[in-house]
Amino acid sequence: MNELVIAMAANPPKKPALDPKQRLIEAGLEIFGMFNLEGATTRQLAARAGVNQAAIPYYFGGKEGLYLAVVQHMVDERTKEIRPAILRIRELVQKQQLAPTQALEQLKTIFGEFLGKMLGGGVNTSWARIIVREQMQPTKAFDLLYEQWMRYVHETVSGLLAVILQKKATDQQVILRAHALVGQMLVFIAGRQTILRRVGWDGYDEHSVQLVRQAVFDQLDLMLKPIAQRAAKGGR
Amino acid sequence: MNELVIAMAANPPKKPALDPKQRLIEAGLEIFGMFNLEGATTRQLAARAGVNQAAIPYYFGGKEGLYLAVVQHMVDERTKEIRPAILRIRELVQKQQLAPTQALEQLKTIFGEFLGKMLGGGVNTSWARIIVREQMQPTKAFDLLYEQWMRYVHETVSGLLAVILQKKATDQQVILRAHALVGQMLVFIAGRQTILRRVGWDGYDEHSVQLVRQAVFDQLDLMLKPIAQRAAKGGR
DNA sequence: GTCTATAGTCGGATAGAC
DNA sequence: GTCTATCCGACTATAGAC
Repeated sequence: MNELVIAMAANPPKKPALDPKQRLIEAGLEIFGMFNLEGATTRQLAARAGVNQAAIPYYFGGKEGLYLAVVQHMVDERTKEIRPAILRIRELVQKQQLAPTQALEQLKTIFGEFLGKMLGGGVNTSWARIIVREQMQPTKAFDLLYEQWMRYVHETVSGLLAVILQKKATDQQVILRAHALVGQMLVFIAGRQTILRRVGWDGYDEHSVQLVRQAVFDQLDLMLKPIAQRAAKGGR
Repeated sequence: MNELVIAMAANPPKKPALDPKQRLIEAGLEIFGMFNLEGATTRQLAARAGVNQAAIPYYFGGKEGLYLAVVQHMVDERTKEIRPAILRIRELVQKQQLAPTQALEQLKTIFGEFLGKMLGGGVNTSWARIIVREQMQPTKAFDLLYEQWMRYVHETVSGLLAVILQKKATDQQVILRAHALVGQMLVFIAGRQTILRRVGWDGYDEHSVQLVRQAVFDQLDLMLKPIAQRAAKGGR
């Protein structure tokens, strides 16, 4: 077991969730965020949660069971967070009550919040890392992630882009382009080390996240504002 | 050892590089592309290369040594490939002999080639996967990757963007925005599973890569063409 | 230089006390 | 339900034959 995790175990999370099941899930999010499914050990997980190692097979049937529980827990949390906003946007898009310029603003809001959360450290960074890893080596957890969460986010982004481009949301080219757009923010996670080295940062802090947000917003405006304004003038 | 690798071992690569060292490096690229450093086992690697398991510690000092050799080998190969183009562009940028519209075309050329290679399957896909993993859990290999390869690519992209935006290539905001641009193509690797599911593809083939390329080019044009043309008219 | 056999380590799950 | 102790399998690296 490495020193880092020992140090972490000595300095447990502030809110000691008394339920060992809950504690294991919280520890799992941290450990599985740092390492991957194979890389994380039950001993690390147990130490971080402050519970016995045998508790993992007992409560979750095994390490993989804990991993799935961690992902499911996170999916539930994140879904709870974004569900109202997603539903609201979906309805506006479906009823065609959204002007292209408004759609662009919505897009920026979504991207801005994501960046703040994913780069801001803590659980959301772990969350983002788990997602990126699942893309390369999908496990059973990917189904949960995709069907219960990503799909909705991705469909919403595609929907907003479709409004701006005045095309159908199901248009394959719109979907691909929406994916590329998402990439502009995802790359600050998935290409984390590169950009940190490139600009000489140790990690992301409040200031640097703001700079990243600005860069992404600039790109979005540059790309979509003219077309949105033109579409608005053209009447919808 | 899983069935997949057994099947692969039964169906070895077409060109049997007779040198066991070389064979291990080639096998390593495949196996380390599928799994990560911890996940890959020396047994898998040896089976895939058709050599004895003990050959890994013998030639490379251990599994990690092989991993580093694989990355170094790939860095050398990729550097050889892109070096002339990179140097040529650098010189043009430095001497300010590149019009903004030309810079945009260069950018599209670079992105187009990358997409074709990274998504095209084979060694380049493994390569891309290793890179993404190194971003999340950097090992010693990241230094090789960054210092000998990524840095130059990233600087070149930043340089081209700077020409288009008529700003300095060392401008932090330009660097961040260049990174976002790179994200638009990287996301088709780093968000591989998501986009495949979203559009219902099994994997990338020639046709789908062309569609992806088109989507990325459309975005680049939409974002940068107007500003490049305006800059060109404004005189440089 | 290449092989077989094995030593030594580690990790996950289990048995069984409490 | 929670702990300790342990088993068993898998892995990497090494020893030593050829």
